[in-house]
Amino acid sequence: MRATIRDVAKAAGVSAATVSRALNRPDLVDPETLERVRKAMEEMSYQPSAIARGLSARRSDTLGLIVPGITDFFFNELYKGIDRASQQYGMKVLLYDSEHSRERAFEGFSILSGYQVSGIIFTSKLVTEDYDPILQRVNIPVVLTLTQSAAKTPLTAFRIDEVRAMFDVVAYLVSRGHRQIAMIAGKLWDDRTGELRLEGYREGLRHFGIEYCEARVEFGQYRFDDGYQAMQRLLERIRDVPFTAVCTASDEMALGAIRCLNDHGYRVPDDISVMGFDDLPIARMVTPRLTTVAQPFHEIGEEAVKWLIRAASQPPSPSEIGDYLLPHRLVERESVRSIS
Amino acid sequence: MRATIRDVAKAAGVSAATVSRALNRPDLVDPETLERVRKAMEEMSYQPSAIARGLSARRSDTLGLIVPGITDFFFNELYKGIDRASQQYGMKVLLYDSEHSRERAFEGFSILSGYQVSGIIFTSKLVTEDYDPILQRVNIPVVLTLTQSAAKTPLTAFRIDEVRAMFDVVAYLVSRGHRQIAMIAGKLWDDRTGELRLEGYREGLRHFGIEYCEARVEFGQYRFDDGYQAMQRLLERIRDVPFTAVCTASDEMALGAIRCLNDHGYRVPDDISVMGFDDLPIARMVTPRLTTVAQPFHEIGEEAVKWLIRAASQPPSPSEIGDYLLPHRLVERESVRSIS
DNA sequence: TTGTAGGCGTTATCAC
DNA sequence: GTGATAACGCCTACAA
Repeated sequence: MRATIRDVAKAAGVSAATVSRALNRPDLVDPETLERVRKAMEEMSYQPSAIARGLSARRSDTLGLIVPGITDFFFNELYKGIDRASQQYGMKVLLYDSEHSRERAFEGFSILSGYQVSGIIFTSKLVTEDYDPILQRVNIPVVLTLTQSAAKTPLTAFRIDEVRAMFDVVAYLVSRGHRQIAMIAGKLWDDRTGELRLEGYREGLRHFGIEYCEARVEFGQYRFDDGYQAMQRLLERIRDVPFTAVCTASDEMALGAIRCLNDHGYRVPDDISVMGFDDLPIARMVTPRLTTVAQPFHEIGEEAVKWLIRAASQPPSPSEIGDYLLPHRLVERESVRSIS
Repeated sequence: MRATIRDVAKAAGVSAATVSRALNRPDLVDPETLERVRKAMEEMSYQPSAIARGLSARRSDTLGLIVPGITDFFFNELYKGIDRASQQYGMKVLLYDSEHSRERAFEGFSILSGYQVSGIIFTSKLVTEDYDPILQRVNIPVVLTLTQSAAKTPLTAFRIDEVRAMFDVVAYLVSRGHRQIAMIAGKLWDDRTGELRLEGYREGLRHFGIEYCEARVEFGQYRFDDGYQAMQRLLERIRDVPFTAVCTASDEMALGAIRCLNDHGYRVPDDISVMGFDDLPIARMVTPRLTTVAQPFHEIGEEAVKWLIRAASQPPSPSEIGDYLLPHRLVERESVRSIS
């Protein structure tokens, strides 16, 4: 049996209350007593029960994280930031994988709230109005990362300016001499990000006086195979609608696209240039290294945690709630070439 | 304020105990009562407090997972299996990243035990004797994955037969006509896996009557850059100790090695063949696709969870404790070619 | 089958 | 500065 607070109290010749204070408000206890208590804790290798503490104090030093799928490559990067920040505040993280299901996501909120988490980070999926009831019910701070809200409940989100990011991609490609630019966009039923990036693409074209051509756009669900297949469709009509560069909505799709191009005898970037999106660790591990736009995953994770912790101690004012756009960055590597 | 068990009880006109039973032992309660209770729970959208339950029942439907680093590519795959199985048993997962530090790992055990987790999955790092005290102290089942124990406390582990796996790699390369086989082995201060794979390499060579040559072996810490640098060192002496194939201790190092080869004007596999290890998702996304040995990450994760759950309900007999070796599989793709 | 009562390990509010 | 004492929300004998 593990030692409890009472065991420590007895050993130190004080009451449980004092041990508790020694733990949480050491300034309120006599230095000598404190010393005794600490020694006792040390000797019994006392580890306070987070569970009991949570029950009593109605908070649990735990954050909940809801991700759509653990195998999404960006997860590790986002988590890195979350972990770094939460550790700094002595918080633990409870992970919940919604497996791309809305019901599972709802359930995630419920379950996590059952664990008295002091906040929930929700990732990547669009929050629609059907989340409102559950959002209302779990009465704890929620923050969004890599996505945004279309629900009634005001929610703050940390993400990049998707439109602007893809605009920058187009601008970059144009600056490298490309005018015939295809796109492999992202599309998921509960995803607004894909649309935003597409919008950025269109804005970019418009800005540079390039006509938007539907036949140059294909969609995929962000994964490798989707990128491959989308490229295949693009390739089928390359005679009629040629392109010298392709921008994609994810690094993974970019890899798929490149593979498809290779399989059809095209070299990247010599024949066709490809741009990724995300700047995941793999982007620099492949040949050609991916030219891509970097999302500040770590920072987003950190900011989300900080926001949550702030929100837990002091309800945020309406003006503090909203979308926080963090800066993205274009990373030049090898998958795009300049054409005359 | 969230509804408590008492609120539900009142609404259903029963006692809290009955609600509790309705939740945990529905077979013990009258069907009609059960119905009433369930309706009440539904209406109040009652979510039992996992915290309180854990305190009272001294278990928490939570598993702890200690990983050395969240950014290790295999993590997602392992977690996938863990999540799948734990979900099946209604367990949640508390994640702890030890950041490759032994102290943090110790702390992980402590903290997780403070959360009353019903078991801990420890990953990837060698468990040495200095873990014994903490292992003894946290009095909960611990299971190892992708590693093994060198501690006194008997521990069960799920992993593959590393020696055999690397032996198979060598056998495969030999069957493809290779005799001059270099290796980029893994080395970490708290890692035995690297040694085992190296051993498999040596056994393989011996078995096929190939002389082991130290100059053909380099070491790295499993990451991309390590693979790159190791290959660079190998290349520096390729005149004196030539090789036609390289096997590596991780897919990531294989990618680094390939990149290094490319940078030095070698083509893979035309000039030199490269083998990975792990079969991570990226292995099939790069060009050339990696020929590699697949670790059954999902199964390992699942088995670990099942073992933990079994152990929680019934202390395992000494004979059940030990190393469980799951089958690996050689995946043939494009990074190795046959030579005459 | 159901209810009562005590306890799980803390924290928080009082007195002292 | 310290010590009782009452929660916190649930589970589990035990009794009815």
